[in-house]
Amino acid sequence: MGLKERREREREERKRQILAAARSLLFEEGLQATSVNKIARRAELGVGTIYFYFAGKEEIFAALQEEGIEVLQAMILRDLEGAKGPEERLRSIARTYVDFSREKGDYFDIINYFLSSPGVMFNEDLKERIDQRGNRVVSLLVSTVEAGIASGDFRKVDARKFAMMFWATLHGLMLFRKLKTTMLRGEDYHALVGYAVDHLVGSIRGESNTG
Amino acid sequence: MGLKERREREREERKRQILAAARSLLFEEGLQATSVNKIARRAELGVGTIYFYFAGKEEIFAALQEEGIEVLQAMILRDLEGAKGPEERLRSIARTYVDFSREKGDYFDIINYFLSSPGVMFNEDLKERIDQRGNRVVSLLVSTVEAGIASGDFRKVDARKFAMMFWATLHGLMLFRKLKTTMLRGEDYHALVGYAVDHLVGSIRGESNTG
Amino acid sequence: MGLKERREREREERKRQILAAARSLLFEEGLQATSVNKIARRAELGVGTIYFYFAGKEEIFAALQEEGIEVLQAMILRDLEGAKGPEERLRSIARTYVDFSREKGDYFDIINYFLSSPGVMFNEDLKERIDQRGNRVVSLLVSTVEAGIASGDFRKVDARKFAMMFWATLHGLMLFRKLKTTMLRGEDYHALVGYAVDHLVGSIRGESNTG
Amino acid sequence: MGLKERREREREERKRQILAAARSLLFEEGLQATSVNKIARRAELGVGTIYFYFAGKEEIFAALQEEGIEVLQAMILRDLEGAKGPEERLRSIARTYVDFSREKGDYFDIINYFLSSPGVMFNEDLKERIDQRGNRVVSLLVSTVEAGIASGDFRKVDARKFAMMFWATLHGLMLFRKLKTTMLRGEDYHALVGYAVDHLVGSIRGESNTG
DNA sequence: CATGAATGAGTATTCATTCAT
DNA sequence: AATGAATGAATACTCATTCAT
Repeated sequence: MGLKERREREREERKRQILAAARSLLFEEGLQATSVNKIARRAELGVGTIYFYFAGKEEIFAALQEEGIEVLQAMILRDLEGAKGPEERLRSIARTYVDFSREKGDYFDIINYFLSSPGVMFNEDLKERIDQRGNRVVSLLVSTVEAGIASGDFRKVDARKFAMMFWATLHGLMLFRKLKTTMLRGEDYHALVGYAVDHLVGSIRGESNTG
Repeated sequence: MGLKERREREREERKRQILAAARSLLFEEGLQATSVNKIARRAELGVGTIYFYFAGKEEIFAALQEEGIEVLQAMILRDLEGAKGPEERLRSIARTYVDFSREKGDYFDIINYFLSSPGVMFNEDLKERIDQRGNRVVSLLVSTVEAGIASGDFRKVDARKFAMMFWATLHGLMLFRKLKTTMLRGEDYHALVGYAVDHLVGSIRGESNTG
Repeated sequence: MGLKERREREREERKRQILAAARSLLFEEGLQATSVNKIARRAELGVGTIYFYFAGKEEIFAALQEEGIEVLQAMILRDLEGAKGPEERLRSIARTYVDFSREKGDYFDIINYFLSSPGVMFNEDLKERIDQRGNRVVSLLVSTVEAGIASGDFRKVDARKFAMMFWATLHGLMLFRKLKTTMLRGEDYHALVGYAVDHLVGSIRGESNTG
Repeated sequence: MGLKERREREREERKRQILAAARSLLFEEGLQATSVNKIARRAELGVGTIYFYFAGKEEIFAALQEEGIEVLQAMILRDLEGAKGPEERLRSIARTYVDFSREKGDYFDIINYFLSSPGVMFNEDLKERIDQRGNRVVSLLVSTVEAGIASGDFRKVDARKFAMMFWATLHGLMLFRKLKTTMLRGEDYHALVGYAVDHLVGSIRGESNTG
C-alpha cells in the first residue's frame, strides 16, 4: 500500500506540475492563447503525458477554474477579516468580486468561459468538485446573509436564493464593464456598481434599520 | 441617380443574403462553428465577396447581435402589450428576457459573446449602432421604472441605474442556467429566477405598497 | 485635335492621381502592403478605373520605379552642386546612393524589386522609359568619370563599364546592410562602404596623382 | 540511449525529406510559388507535420539558403582546384559566382531574398548558422586575398573589406543581368562582368606587377 | 469613360487529439 | 509511465484581375 500511496502522490505531483505550466501560460498569454501543446512545452513534458493526466483541454481549464474559485475564496476571506457586521461583510464580498474580476482577470475569464459556453460539459467527478468549491464561495455569501438575519440586520429572506442573485448581479455587472465605451459611455461605471450594491444591501436591511 | 439607388438597394440585398446565411448557420451549428468560409459556402458566394460587404468576421457577428437585440426588443414589446401597471410590466420584461435566452439562445449567446470577449472591439460606427439598439431596449426598462415612480408604484430610484442593474441580474442568472447540473443541482432554477425578480421588483415598490 | 490634346491631358492627369495614391501608400505602408484595391480606394476611383489607365499592378510599380529613379537623379544633381573635381563628384554620387537607400528606402526597395524578381518583365514601352531614366542616372556617373579622364585625374578606363561596376558595388553593399546583425556583426558597416568607395575611386586615380 | 539516437536520426531524416520537397518545388516553380502547403503536399505529409519540424516558412527558406551557400562553397572549392596563384584564384571565385547565379539561379534567388527582404529576420540560432556558412565562403575570398598579399602578388589591402566589396560588386552585377534587355541592351553583359573582375583584380595587384 | 461587384484559390499558421513505441 | 511524431481540417483574411453595366 505504500507503493500505491507513492504512486498517488507522484500522480498528484505531476498534475500540479502541469497545472503550474497551464496557470503561468494563462496569466502570461490569456485564455485563448493557452493550448495543450504550449502547456506541454512549458511543463517540459510530452503532449501525450498531458493526456495521461487530464482527459483533455477542458479538464485542464476546469482545474484552473477550481483554482480561480479558490483564489476568489481566499481573497474574500482575507478581505472579510476587517469587515464588521453583516452589511459591511456583504459589501466587502462585493468589493472583492469586483477586484477579483479586474486583478485576476484571467481567472475571472475562465470562470466566465464555463458559464458562457453552452457546449462544454464536465464529467461527474469534475461536476462534483466544481460544485463543492463553488458552494464554498456561495456559502460565504449565504452565511453572511444568515448572520444578518439572525442579528436582525437583514430581513428574513431566502438566504441562498438572495446570495445567488447577489452573485448574478455582480457577475453581470462585471461583464458590463465592456460597455464602458458603448452603452455606458459618459456614465460612471464605478458608480453603477456602487449603486447596485447599495441597492441590494438596502433591499434586505431590516425595517428597524431603514428609517 | 436611379442607378446609385439601385446599387444601394442591391448592396443591402446582398448584405441581407449574407446575414441570412450567417444566421441560419448560427442557429443550426452555434456560434463557435460559424466561420466566414462556411457563411460564404452557404450563401453561395465567394469568400472574398463576404469581405467585400463586411469588414470581417466580427462585423458579421455584430450585425447578428444587432438582429438579436432587435428580436429581443420586439419580444419585449409584444409581451408588454398585455401587461398592466409598472410592476407587471417589469415582470413581463424579465420573463421575456428569460424566454429570449432560452428560445433564442443563439442570439443570447452572440450578445454574451461580445460582452464576454475582452479582446473584441468595434469600430466607432458599430459602437454607435450597438449603442443605439442596446439603449432602446434598456429604455424600455428605464421608462417602465420611471412610469412606476411617476405613478407612485415605485420608489424614487435612479431609473437608469436600476434598469442596468436589473438587466445585469437577469443576464447573470441566465448564465447560471448552466449551473443547473452542478451548483444548482437539486435546487429549483426557475424558482431562483422568480425569486430574484420578485425581490428586485419588491425592492423598489413604493412604501405604501410594502406594508 | 484640341479635343485629342485635352483627352491626352486628362488622361495624364488621372494617371498622376493614381500614382499619387500609390506613392503615398508605398511610403506609408511599404511595397508589400500596397495593393491595387488599396490604391483605388485611396485615389477615390473604382478598381476598374485603375486597370483602364495601367495594365496591371506591375505597371504601377514600374511607374513608381521611374519616379524613384528620378528622385535619385535629383538627389544626385543636388548633392553634386557643391562637389569640386571628378573625384569629389564620384564620392558625392556614392554618398547620395547610400542616403537614397536609407532615406528613400521604399523607392530603393521598388528598384531592387524589379532587379531581384526574375519573373517580372516589362512591355516594350516601359522598357524604353526605364531604359532612358536609368541611363540618365548612369550618365551622371559616366560623365563624371569621363571628365576625370579628360582632366587627367582618372586613368583611361572604360567609363561606362566602370560606372556600371561602381553602381553594382554600391547596390550590393546597400543590400549587405542587412548583414549588420549577422555576417557583419561586430564590423563597421559604414567603414566598409567608405572603404569600397575609397578603393574604387583610388583604383582609377591617374598615376600622377597617386604618388 | 539507442532510442534517443534513433529518434534524432529519424528527425533529421524527416527534415531532409521536407527540405527535399521544398527544394524540388523551389527549382521547379521558383521561390514565390513555393508555399508551405505545397511543400507538405509534395512531401506527402500533413501541413502540421511541417510545422513540427520547422518553426515556419522562413525557417525552411533559411535552410534552403544554407544549402545554397554550401552548394556555392562546394562549387568554389571545386573550381579553385585548377587555379594557380592568387590572381587566378580570385578570378576563379568570381567566375564561379557568375556560374552559380546562372546555373543555380533559385539558390541565388533565395540568398537574394533574405538580402532583399527588409522585414524578414532570423532567430539567433539561425543567424549563427547563416553567419558561419556565409563567413566560410567569404573566408575563401579573404584567404585568397591574404595569400596574394603574403606572396607579394597583391598590395596590402584590408583583406576582409576588399573581399566583402568584391562580393558586393559581383552580387550587384548578377542582379544587373536583368538589365540585359533594358539598360544594357546592345552592350555586352558578359564583357561588363569581365571588365569588373579585371578592374578589381588589377586594383589590388602589387605595384611591381603593374608597370 | 468609369464603375465596383465578384471571384476563389491562395496565404501562413494553429489545434486538440491519437497512438505506436 | 511517458513520449512526441503525426495529423489535416480549420482559421480569418487577401489579392490581382475581369466584366457586365
